Amino acid sequence: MKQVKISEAVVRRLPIYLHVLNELLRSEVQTVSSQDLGQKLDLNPAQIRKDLAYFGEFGRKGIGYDVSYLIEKIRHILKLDQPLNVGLIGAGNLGHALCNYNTYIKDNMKIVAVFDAHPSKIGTRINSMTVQPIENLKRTVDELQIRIGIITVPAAEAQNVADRLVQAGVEGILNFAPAILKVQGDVRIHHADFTTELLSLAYYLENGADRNEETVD
Amino acid sequence: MKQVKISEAVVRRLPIYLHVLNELLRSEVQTVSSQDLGQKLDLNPAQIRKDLAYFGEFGRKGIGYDVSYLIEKIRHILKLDQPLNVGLIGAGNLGHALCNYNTYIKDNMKIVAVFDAHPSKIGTRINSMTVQPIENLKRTVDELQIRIGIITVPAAEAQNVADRLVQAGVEGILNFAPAILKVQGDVRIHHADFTTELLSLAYYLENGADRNEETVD
DNA sequence: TAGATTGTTAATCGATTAACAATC
DNA sequence: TAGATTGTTAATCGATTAACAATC
Repeated sequence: MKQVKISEAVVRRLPIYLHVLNELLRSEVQTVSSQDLGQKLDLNPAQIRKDLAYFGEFGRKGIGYDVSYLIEKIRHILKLDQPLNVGLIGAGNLGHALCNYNTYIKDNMKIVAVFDAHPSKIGTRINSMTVQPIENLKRTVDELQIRIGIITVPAAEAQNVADRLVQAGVEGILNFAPAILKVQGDVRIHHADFTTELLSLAYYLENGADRNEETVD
Repeated sequence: MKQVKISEAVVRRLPIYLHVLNELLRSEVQTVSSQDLGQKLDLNPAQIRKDLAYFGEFGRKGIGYDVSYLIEKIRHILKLDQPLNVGLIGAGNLGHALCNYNTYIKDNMKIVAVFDAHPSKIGTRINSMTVQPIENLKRTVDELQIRIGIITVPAAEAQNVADRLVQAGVEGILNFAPAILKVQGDVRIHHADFTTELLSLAYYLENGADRNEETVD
């Protein structure tokens, strides 16, 4: 077994493959080729084959990939074949939204606790959870074996919450706050700050200072 | 002036530079070097200099970059020096959250209209906006010169909404739904689907099938 | 057997980093 | 002047794509 370093780009594509495969499964498609997948995803088929080959030989030459078998394999690679508890800090609008997505995030990942620092939020209910004071964080992380923290607090509080999460022992953080977090240890941080996406989108718009000026004939 | 193609990676870093620069401005820092910026952002200083050099000579040798001048320049590059109207479709929890971020998204970008397909939502108010029926989309896009659409509807409805947005004449779409959208023309689509980030985060966790098993001494 | 498609190696492409002359 | 830092070219690194033998 070659011990190659697998790049982030590859790992980031796996959930996308999984998504399309699940759609295919729902349409009762049995087998899919890298060609088919490439078409659906605007990706080069060779890249898809190479990505998958990092983790094993999942396809059959001349045939393609068995959809449900490949789903099983990718779920295993992503460790989604075991329950994974998630805690969310920040019971604002965004926090609410993510908790509701909960049903959507099948895949054994589940938000099991919500925290907030503000007395007005504490004790309110989101779905079946009661919002807890941030002081409970460490205890609840231990009790419920929470391994991932989602930060949905304002930017100014994000670093503090991140520090608390690390201290509480989570292994990964998904940060929605528009702030650059620094943490020690090997806690992994992923960013989900949409402002980057939104602002960079503006770059690609036509220079539209004078949108009213029609091209004159 | 060299007409070089500027890569997406470069454009995507500009909002991040802008963010840090704004923080520096708030702390009344006048001048910053690529070294300083690199430290703050975990980026190579040479990369930052190269990124900026694509757009002009903004620094001074031996000195660094003037913070407020560079902010001005980047804002111009990203076309954030002119008002930019945004429409949001999907008045659910996530839509609400994004509308509230509105104050945060300074930079001349503003959500100016909210749409939904469901009668129960239509007519309700979010901040100072009244939720409109999706049928109004084209007319309102024209009237308010909306150039970007944000999609916060469920995945199953996302493609339909995207088609309507394109038909209404928006130039860019920010999609929060976990769906792969296909559109014609040169409408640009950016993804803000956090499920990819969350699922790929799981990959990097320690193999924790048996978290209870302590290392035995 | 002929056609299709994988897994993998080699070739290409592009992005990041190093190095340094120019200059504040 | 000496030290610092840019803008830019050249070197390196890594990721994507092409090509093809193996084989279903």
